[in-house]
Amino acid sequence: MYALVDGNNFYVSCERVFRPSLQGRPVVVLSNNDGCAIARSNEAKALGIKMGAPWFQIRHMEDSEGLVALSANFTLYGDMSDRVMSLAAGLGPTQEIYSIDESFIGLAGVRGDLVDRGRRIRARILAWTGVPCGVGIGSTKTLAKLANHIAKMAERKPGAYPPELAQVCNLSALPAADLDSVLSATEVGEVWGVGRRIGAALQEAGVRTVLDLVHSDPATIRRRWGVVLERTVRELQGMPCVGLDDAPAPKKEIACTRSFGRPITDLPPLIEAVSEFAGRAAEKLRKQDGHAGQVLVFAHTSPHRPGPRFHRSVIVPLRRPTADTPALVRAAVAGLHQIYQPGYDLIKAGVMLLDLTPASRVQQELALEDDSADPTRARLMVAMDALNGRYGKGTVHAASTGMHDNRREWGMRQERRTPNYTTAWDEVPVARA
DNA sequence: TCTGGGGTCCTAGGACCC
DNA sequence: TCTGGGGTCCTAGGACCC
Repeated sequence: MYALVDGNNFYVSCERVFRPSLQGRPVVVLSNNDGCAIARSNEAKALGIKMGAPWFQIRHMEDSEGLVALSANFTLYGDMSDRVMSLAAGLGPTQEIYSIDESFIGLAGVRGDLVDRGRRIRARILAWTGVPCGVGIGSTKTLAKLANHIAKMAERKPGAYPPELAQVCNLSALPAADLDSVLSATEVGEVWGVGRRIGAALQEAGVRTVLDLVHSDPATIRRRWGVVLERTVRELQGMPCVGLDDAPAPKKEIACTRSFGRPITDLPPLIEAVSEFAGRAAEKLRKQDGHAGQVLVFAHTSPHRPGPRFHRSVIVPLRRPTADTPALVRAAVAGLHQIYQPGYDLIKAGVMLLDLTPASRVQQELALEDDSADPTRARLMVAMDALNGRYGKGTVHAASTGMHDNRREWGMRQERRTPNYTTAWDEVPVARA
């Protein structure tokens, strides 16, 4: 048995904790560069604002509907996430943190009324963090996910589902007939693992509701759509095919990519940006105690705008796997020189670290031909990470990243960012009596 | 004017091997 | 008309997730 706990409209809920005046209003949180909506309050959803809607297309609702837009504040959301996760863990013996706002809880051995238990944990999370959550319970992860969706819809759209399923929904406790009517009231596209493409194709084939999918033959599904969907069908039928992953494997690739605040054409600011991306990625790499064997760098023009297109990438192999920031930055910049061509309005670039191996697996070499394998360099990197952790990102960085002021040229737009209420002393809110 | 960022898994096809 | 059989590894691309 599994539960899925996830924050309602998570980013918006985090912002509302510190700005209660946003309750009841249509609110969206915008992606980096204030590009598009990546979280929407229920009121914003009711206005018809879609996930990923470009800000410039919905901006008019600021005046007409009182829509509030905020720039994403991932530092705040990450910290709030830690708090919510540690409380959600109280639901059962094991936990898989699936995303910033979702975790699966393994309920094996948990006794008593699961819905009751879910309601108590939900109330505690709300009281202690201010974030409202939904709890879905089912005999497989896919069913728990579906139950979570139903818990939310039952709360948001009264009448869509039986009201007692709101907020906390246990599908495995439902009588068969009730379960069927709930499943037939839900479209296939809502199922975890059925995306836009397959959802549309299933509809086309006459599989419209979740109940239709449950009644389909797994072997046929496999032949036509592949094993992934077959597993989904079996999970919906109650056969567990996906286990709880409470010790996530180290990443196989690590990326740092950004859209720029405005287009870049010249090489120097591009070198700064790519250097910073490589440095950030290197930090993540060291956090998982890994080495990279290859560095990929890419840059491209906007796919949405007219004009000459540019879209290139190159993989730079490293002579020896490393987590050394200067070595990775050098490789990224060398790659950038290979692909760069003047005369294009580039709006995005990025660095990916590939061919990752555990740092413990070091290839011995006779001669140290560069300093990236020098053991004192590893200690330098530890010191660098510690400084940046203590005094803030970018306190110490590779020289080619340039000084912070230059970022005006390529840094992202964030016109509506809220303070780091919980992670920066000078931004902690002050309560007045 | 203005459209995010970071991942995973699966499959098909080609290269290569004995 | 005929073209061996079986296997591994790699890569690119598609689909999905939040």
